[in-house]
Amino acid sequence: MIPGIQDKKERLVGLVDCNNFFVSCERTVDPRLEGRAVVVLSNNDGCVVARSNEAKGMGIRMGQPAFEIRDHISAGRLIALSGNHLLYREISIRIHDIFRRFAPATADYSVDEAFLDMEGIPSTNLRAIGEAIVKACYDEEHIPVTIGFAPSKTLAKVATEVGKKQGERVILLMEESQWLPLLEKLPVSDIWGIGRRIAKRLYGESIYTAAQFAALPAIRIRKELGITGERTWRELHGESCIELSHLERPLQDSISETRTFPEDIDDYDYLRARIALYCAHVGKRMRSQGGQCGEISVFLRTNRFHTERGYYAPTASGRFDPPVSDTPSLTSRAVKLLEQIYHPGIGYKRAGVILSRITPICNVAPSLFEEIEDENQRRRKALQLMKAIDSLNRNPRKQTIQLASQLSIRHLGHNDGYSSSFGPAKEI
DNA sequence: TCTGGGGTCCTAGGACCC
DNA sequence: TCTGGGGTCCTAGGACCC
Repeated sequence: MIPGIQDKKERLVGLVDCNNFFVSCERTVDPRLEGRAVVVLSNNDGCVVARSNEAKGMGIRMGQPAFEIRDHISAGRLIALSGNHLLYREISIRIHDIFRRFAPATADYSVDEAFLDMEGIPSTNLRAIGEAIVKACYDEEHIPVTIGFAPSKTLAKVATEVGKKQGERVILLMEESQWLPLLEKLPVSDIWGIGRRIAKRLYGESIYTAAQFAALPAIRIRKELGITGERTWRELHGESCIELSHLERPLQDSISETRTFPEDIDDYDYLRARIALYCAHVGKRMRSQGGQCGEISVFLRTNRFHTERGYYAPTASGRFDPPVSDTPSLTSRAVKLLEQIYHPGIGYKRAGVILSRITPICNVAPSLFEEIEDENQRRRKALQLMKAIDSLNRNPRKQTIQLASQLSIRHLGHNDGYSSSFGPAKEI
């Protein structure tokens, strides 16, 4: 058996995908957006992250910079909204609850997608189940969805993609004779798992369609694209080799928060305050999952589009032994790491904090030289304090308690994703 | 003086996803 | 002039061990 590749299994998987999810969410709270060309923008309103069908019809691309669509907006042809990610998350939770009612097992893949494990369900029932999911999502949440069923996840992806293009809500690809004609029309770059880089390489070898890709000898795929490429290739042949469990994990491996600034930042105090704020946020998210981390990283990035100035993208990491979960520990270490990588005179466009080596908080392997009693006591106290702070901060409108290091943010009151959902940021 | 080869662990970086 | 944010997985190469 090839390592990393499962034995061939007869499988049946579904993929539910919410159509134009962020735009659909906005339409649930403002029905006037129905039928209009609408886009949702990223933080800082920098680029397009979701488009209605009408906006797609106008040729607006995913990731397109906002300045390129300004004329459409000012002419009233297009409505652009800042993202309201709290709303999207709320609807996402309810939509995923609906999916769970219809499948023996599901794996939440993203905010707007889930895989359904349909093993053991007679394939003659699939269409009715798919239609019932579509109806429930629309009746209960006003979210249109598309569902594809196939023997592998990659083919289920093909199915939903084709369904969205053709305006069909439920697509079944059960036999090779059903998916092969679709692969002939599918650009190789649209295959799940084939990104821009690999697509470019394939074009160089005159491989343009998914069908051409699938017709290549397996051995060549393995040699040129490694195990990931081979998995994709096998999946296109109807062989399921990406496990659901890979996509579903109780605890994230890492938790991060990063932001792009509206302008280049050279000010150390400002960067330090942002890093402290990111620490508070990622710490809270980690604790809400019952996790603690053994490593923290801080990074800075200059503007990658300003190639003439050279790209500078330093990262610094530090270990925690034993792991920690409280904001003061995260922040003091992060600030030290920032000092290591910060150089004055360079304008930074982006910064972030990443927590990794995350383990469940109840299950700490004590470190070899740790004085266990004292350490446990210290940790318990820190944890109690952070729980108290988190519960006071539960209402995102009122950040009641903050660490002093978070308080020195005093300029650039831009839309950075912290305030957009609740109106202008409160002056500190 | 000669100076192997295989295993494991770790890390950085590349590639992908939505 | 202006270009998101949050993740995962794989691999190559170095360090280290016997």
